[in-house]
Amino acid sequence: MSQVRVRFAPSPTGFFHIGSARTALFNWLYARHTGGVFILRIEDTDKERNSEAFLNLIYDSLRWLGMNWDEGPQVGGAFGLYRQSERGAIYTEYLEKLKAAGRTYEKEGAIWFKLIGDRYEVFDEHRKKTVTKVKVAPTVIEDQIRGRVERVEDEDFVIVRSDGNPVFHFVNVVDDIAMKITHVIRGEDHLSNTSKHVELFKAFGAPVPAFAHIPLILKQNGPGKMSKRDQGALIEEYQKRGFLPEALVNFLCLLGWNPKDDREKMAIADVIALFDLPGVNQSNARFDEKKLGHMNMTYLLELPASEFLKRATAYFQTQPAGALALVNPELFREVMLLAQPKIKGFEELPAYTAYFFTEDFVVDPKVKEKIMAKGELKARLAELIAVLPTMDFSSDSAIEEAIKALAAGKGLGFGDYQAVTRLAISGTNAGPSITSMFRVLERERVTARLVRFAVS
RNA sequence: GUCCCCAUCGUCUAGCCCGGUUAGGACGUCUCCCUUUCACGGAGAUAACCGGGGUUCGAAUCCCCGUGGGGACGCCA
Repeated sequence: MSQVRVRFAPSPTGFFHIGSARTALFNWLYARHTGGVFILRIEDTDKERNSEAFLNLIYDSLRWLGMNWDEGPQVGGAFGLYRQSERGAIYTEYLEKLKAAGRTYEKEGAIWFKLIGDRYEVFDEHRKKTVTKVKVAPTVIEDQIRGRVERVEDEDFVIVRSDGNPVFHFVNVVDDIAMKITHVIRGEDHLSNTSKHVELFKAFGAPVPAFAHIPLILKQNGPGKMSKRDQGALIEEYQKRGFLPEALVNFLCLLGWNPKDDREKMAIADVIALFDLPGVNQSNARFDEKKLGHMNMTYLLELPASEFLKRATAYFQTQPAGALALVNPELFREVMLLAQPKIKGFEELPAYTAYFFTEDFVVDPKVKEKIMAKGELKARLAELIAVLPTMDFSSDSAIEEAIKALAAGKGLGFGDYQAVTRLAISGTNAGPSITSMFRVLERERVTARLVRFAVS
C-alpha cells in the first residue's frame, strides 16, 4: 500500500481552538502511526476574513503542541505552495477540466458545479424559496470511523464566486487531489459536505480518498459544539495560563479515543503506536476542564525539578508578578522547589508564592479570624521570637527540632505553633511546611514578620 | 422543514463487532486514613446501560420504532 498522506487544513479566520487542535492531532497521530506524511495546508480563500495574525497563531499553536508538519508553509514540500491563496493557477487548471467536461455553468456571475440527473423544482421550507433539485444516485461513503454512510447530493453548488475566487468545496477537493491526500480526517460537521466532495472527485476522474469523520467537542456548559467564542475554547488561552502542552495533548488524545485499557496518562509515543481510525469514538464528547487540570497536575508532579524551574521561569516572565519573583534567582529556585509538589498548574504559582518575594503580602482576614479564635497564640509567637536568634536555620530538620524542643519545654507540641506561625509569615493557612518556609525566608525575614505580626 | 450522525455513572470512557460481567477505570463530589497547614498519596462511598417493542433460554450487546443530543442545509470554511 502506498504511503498515507493526511492534511490538516485550517483557515486563518479566527483563534485556534480546541476542536481544530484535536482534528490536527488525530491527523498527526495517524500520520505518525502509519509512517505517513502530515501536511499543513492553509485554506485562506476567504480574503475578507483572513488575517496574518491568526495564521501565525496556527503555526505557533501547532508547534507548541508538538505537532510538526512534514509539508506545508515554512517547511515546503514537493507539492508546491501550501497556502490556497497562492495556488490560483492550479485552480484555474482544474476548473478548465470541469468546463471541458461540461460540468459547469455560469449563473449570476458565479460558476456552478452541475450534477448529472433530471431536474425538478421544489419549495424549500428552510430557505423559503423555490430551488432546483437534481435526481442523482446516492453517494456511499465508507467512513473509517462511522462505517457506511449514504447521502444524496441533489443541488448544484457554487465553486467559483462572482468575484472570481474559488470556494472551499472546490479548492479543498482540488488540493486533496493535487497533494495526493489518501485519508481525509476531519470533524463530523463536514460529513454532510462529503457528498459534494465525492461528486467533485468523480467529476475529475480522481480516486476518492478514505474519509474519517471524528466526533465533535461540545462546549462545557450549555448546548451545542464548542466554538471559538466559548469559555475555555482557545489553545492560546491554555498556553498563556501555563498548562503543559504534553498534558493538553494527552487530554485531547483521550477526547474521542482511548487505548481500550485503563491507561490515561500516556507518553505520546505509546499513543502513536496504538492510535488507529477505527478506534475513534463515534459520539461527541463534552470538554471537561477539571479533568484537563488533573492531567496537567500529574504531568507537573513528574517533571524533573530542573525542567519545572525552566518552565516556571518562562511562565513568570509573562506575569506581572514575575518582575519581583525573578529578582533573586537562588530564592526563586528554592521557592519553586517547594511549590512544585503542591500546585495543580502554573497559574496558581504567583498567588501561591507571592509572600516569598515581598514583605508586602496580604493577610487573609477570614483565615486570621479563624486561627486567632483559638486564643493565646501571640504567646506562642513571643516564645518563638525569643529563640529565633539562636535557632539553627541550616536545614528543615534542624528547624523542626528547634521548634519541637521549644514546644516540649512548654508542654506543647509542634502543632501549637504551626498555624499562627504560618499565618504570621505567609498571611494564609495553606502552603509548604513552615520549616521549609523558615529555611527559604531565612532568619532575618522570619523574625521581622513574626515581630510585625505579634505587635499588630 | 429536509437530510445525516450519535446514545453506558454529572463528565471522559471500557464492555457492544463474536449476546451469559458483582457493568470496569478516570475526573468530580463525599467519608476515612496519612499528616505540623495545604496539597499529594492510600482506602472506601456516590453514581449509568434513554424509552418501548421484537429476536433469544438469556439483550448494555442484535433488529425496529420512538425520544433525546449533535451536525449540515452560504457566492464561510
